[in-house]
Amino acid sequence: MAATYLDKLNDRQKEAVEHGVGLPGGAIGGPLLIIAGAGSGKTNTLAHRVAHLIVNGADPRRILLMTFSRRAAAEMTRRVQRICRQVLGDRAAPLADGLTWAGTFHGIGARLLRVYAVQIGLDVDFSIHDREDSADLMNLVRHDLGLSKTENRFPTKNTCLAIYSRVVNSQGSLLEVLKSSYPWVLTWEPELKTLFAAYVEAKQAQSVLDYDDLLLYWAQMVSHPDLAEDVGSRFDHVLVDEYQDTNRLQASILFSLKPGGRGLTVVGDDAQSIYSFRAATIRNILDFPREFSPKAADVVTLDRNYRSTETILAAANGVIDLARERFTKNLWTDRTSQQRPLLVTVRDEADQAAYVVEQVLANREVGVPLKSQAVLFRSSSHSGSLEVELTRRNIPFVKFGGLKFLDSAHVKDLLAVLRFAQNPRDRVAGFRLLHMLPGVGPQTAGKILETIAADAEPLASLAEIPPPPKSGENWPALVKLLATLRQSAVGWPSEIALARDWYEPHLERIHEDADTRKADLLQLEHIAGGYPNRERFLTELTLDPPDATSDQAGVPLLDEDYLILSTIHSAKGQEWRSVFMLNCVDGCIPSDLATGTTAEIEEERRLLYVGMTRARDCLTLVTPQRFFTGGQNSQGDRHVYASRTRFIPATLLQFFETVTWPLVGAAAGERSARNVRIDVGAQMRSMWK
DNA sequence: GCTCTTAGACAGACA
DNA sequence: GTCTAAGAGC
Repeated sequence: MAATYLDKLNDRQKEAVEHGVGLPGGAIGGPLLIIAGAGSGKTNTLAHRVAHLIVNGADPRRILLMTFSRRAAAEMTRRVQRICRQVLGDRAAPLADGLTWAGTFHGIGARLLRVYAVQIGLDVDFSIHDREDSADLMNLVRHDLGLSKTENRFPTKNTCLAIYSRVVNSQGSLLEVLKSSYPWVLTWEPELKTLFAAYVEAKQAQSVLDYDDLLLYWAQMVSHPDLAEDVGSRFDHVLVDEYQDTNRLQASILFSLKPGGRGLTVVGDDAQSIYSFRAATIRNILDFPREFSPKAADVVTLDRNYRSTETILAAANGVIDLARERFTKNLWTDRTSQQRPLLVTVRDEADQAAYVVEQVLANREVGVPLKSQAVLFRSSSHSGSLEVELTRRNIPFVKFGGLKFLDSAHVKDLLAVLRFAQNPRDRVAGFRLLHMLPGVGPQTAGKILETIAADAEPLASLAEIPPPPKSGENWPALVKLLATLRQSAVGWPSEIALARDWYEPHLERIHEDADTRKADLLQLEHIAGGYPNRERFLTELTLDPPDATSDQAGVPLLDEDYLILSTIHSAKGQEWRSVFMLNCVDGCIPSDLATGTTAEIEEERRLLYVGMTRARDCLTLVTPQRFFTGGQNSQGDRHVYASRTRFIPATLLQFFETVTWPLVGAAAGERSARNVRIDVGAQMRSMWK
């Protein structure tokens, strides 16, 4: 039976969609790996596969769909619903709405852990710490152990956390990790061991899970055969997107859920693996087929690119061809073009910004809206000059990646109120909250938290303990607020308004620029309205924070036109008609922080490849020659010279059109330097005469 | 004894 | 801008 809604797919895509569907007796197919190159219609194929499963009788409530971001999950769900509606008409609505288990690995983990909390001895109201919270807790523990007052400097909270996380994720020993990655803190090995043990105990005592824990607890849970069976039997089909960016732990969870691989589909592209710093390993995707016996998983490769022109693809293929180990074949397309990607040399970052702005505006003149153009960079700070230039010329933009508004102190303050109400054993939230009161410092806050944590109802006991001496009227106000929040008396999202009312006077006292910060809080309150309750709001905000910042407070309205600025990491899965890549020089890409091992360098190469393959019609790589260094210590302009990224050696220049900007004497009336002849040497000599 | 202020070193991609 | 340790002040 040929389904017409699959007609628009190519043969490979169709194969991926139909694999193991419609077997006799409703049997569920074996494991499938889809290698989907950049721009090969991956999202569309996966959406069709899910829809095809549903159309053929699969129960959507029993489909687990894991994507890289919540945004991707939402997009996927939307597409599945659309396809189902096309095929089934009105009957589709209840079916497609049932796709409730779609989300990120961490998000799904958090949900399952709350479902099974009782069985695994976890507090249902456990809170989730983001990286900063985890670092703060690490710091508290570090202080408690007296490690902050050592003679030689003990590693900072961030270093400690990084080491801890690496040990957990690599599943290796502390000593190995220190030797390979942190040799300069080797002498602290015994203290670190004590610290990490105390950190784990603190998390458990406070009912707190960090990012790693979500996977770790999940993996632990399903390593018990009965629970694995129970969790696994909730789902007939498990589909995982972006499989190249999963880590060991995630793979082991999948295999525990679906030991024989029945109903398991993973999708990814090894050439786009760029998250090894989060312990993702390319081995997951490379080794997937052989994980199953007696029969290896089926592999379908999508190598037809529908996105970019052939010239862009040729350059991108050229870059990735130089990679060490690869799975995928080169991509191909039938989108012809005469225009090779541009490789533009400019003097410095200021010129780079000027050049990009000029080209972006020129593109807009010929009908390419700002929204269809993107500027990509390796590291968030690389867009500094450009942001200044855009702001100066009143060009609206939105920046993805980098510092988020959730990171700002006032937003975290407000969230701390809600988090403390949700889980009063969370010391990081508690400290933050109590610190806002005048006259309360670490000692007082610590004692209060200690006292109430001993009570079965910590928030209730708050009213009974003696108020801190200098807190005055602030104390009863806080106690009253927390009591209201605890009883959930006013409902969601009114609770956040209540918390904001309480916080604003403190905000004004603590921060000079209270007004701009207040706007952020209103924005947060607005976002809160989109969630059903406090728990979901806090959980999902922590796991998948809104990742855009812009020059104005808040995200621009959807109908406005604005330029996209994004780190390459955050650009994953997206595409634009015109793409500019900044700082394509050694030291930026590859980042000089990531040139230690071959594996790191290979990942940087893939990063460049991912950036290049975001472009549909027009790709421009910019290489500034000079970088100014250091703000204060420089006497005059100290700068370093940079060379073109090592990933585009001379042999690849044939794929690019090389340009120098500004074009010397290009515009009429512009003073041309070409005809000027001066004897610099003579001038130098004359200085000493 | 505890909080608050200040000087001085450092700054990556992210669930 | 952020984090840390040290001294000043209540």
